[in-house]
Amino acid sequence: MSSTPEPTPARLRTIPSRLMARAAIVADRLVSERLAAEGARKWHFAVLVALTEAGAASQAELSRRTGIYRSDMVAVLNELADTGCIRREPDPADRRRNVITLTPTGRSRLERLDTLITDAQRELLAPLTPVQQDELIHLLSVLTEHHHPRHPRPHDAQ
Amino acid sequence: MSSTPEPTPARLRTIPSRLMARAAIVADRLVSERLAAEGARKWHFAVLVALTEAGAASQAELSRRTGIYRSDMVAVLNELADTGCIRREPDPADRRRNVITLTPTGRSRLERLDTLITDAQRELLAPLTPVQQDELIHLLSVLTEHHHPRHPRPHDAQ
DNA sequence: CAGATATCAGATGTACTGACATCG
DNA sequence: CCGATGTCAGTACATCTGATATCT
Repeated sequence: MSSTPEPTPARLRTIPSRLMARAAIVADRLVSERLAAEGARKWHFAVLVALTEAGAASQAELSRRTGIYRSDMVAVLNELADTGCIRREPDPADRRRNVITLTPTGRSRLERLDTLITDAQRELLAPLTPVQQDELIHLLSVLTEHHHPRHPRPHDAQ
Repeated sequence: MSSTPEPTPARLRTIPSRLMARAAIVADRLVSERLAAEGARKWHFAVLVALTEAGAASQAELSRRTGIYRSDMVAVLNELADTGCIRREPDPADRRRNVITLTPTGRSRLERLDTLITDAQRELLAPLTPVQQDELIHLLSVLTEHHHPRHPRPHDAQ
């Protein structure tokens, strides 16, 4: 006798924050599943990209580039170091710092992960036309650049 | 001598799944902060809406309407019951079920929460023009309706 | 017996905070 | 002394996975 299950109320379905949360979950699952096939997680990819794009850096600098917290960066770099993707050496010029360097292994690993990530994005955006895909990316970019998700740290110059 | 901190690499900034995650975090923070002023969380709002839109229901039915897991619904309903927003009574017609009913208190609480949520959405979308806002909502709707975020449960139709 | 329901006990992951020793 | 860095411990929360007793 269970009456047909009510769908999600319209008033909930169209709430932007809910849509974004839902989209983020879908997106994250797609990406995570792909990367899991290689035993990787998205932060690995982020760090590897940050290293190729802007070169060797300290951990704090990588933290700023990728959006990962300093405290969480440690574990990510440990894993990347364990698999030989990066080298972590003390900075001779500033003994507080470690210099993180991308290795050839890391470079080729990035290529494989990049393929997986790209595939995931394609699948994620598949329901949209190419024009819509660009539009969505644009709109989300505008939105995220106006709002600052990262807590303004004391030193974080905007 | 710290060279100006490198910004997030372009290759990372334009990745849709990252944009969505970031947008979701911003959105969630805005909503949560507003609701916290009333001691509420978004799930409270979702349940209250589901109850006004489609009427009294069992907990499992509410779970389907809102997207909250059955297991997590318990705590949410406990809180809503403690504040007198809902009544939770055994269903005489099916003794497995509880019938969750919205109280007048719950109804007026929903109104207040609705104001907060609406404000948060306005602030969230403020960087976009009205047309862009509608476009974003539309694109995210299409995207989330094609991908199914909820794990297909045995009984979950479709 | 299969299946649904309410509940509880958790595992996991991520964002986030705070503290600490070291160093510039 | 101030502030940045790497590290660790730990909080808060959300998603999600069982398992269990009860009931249809």
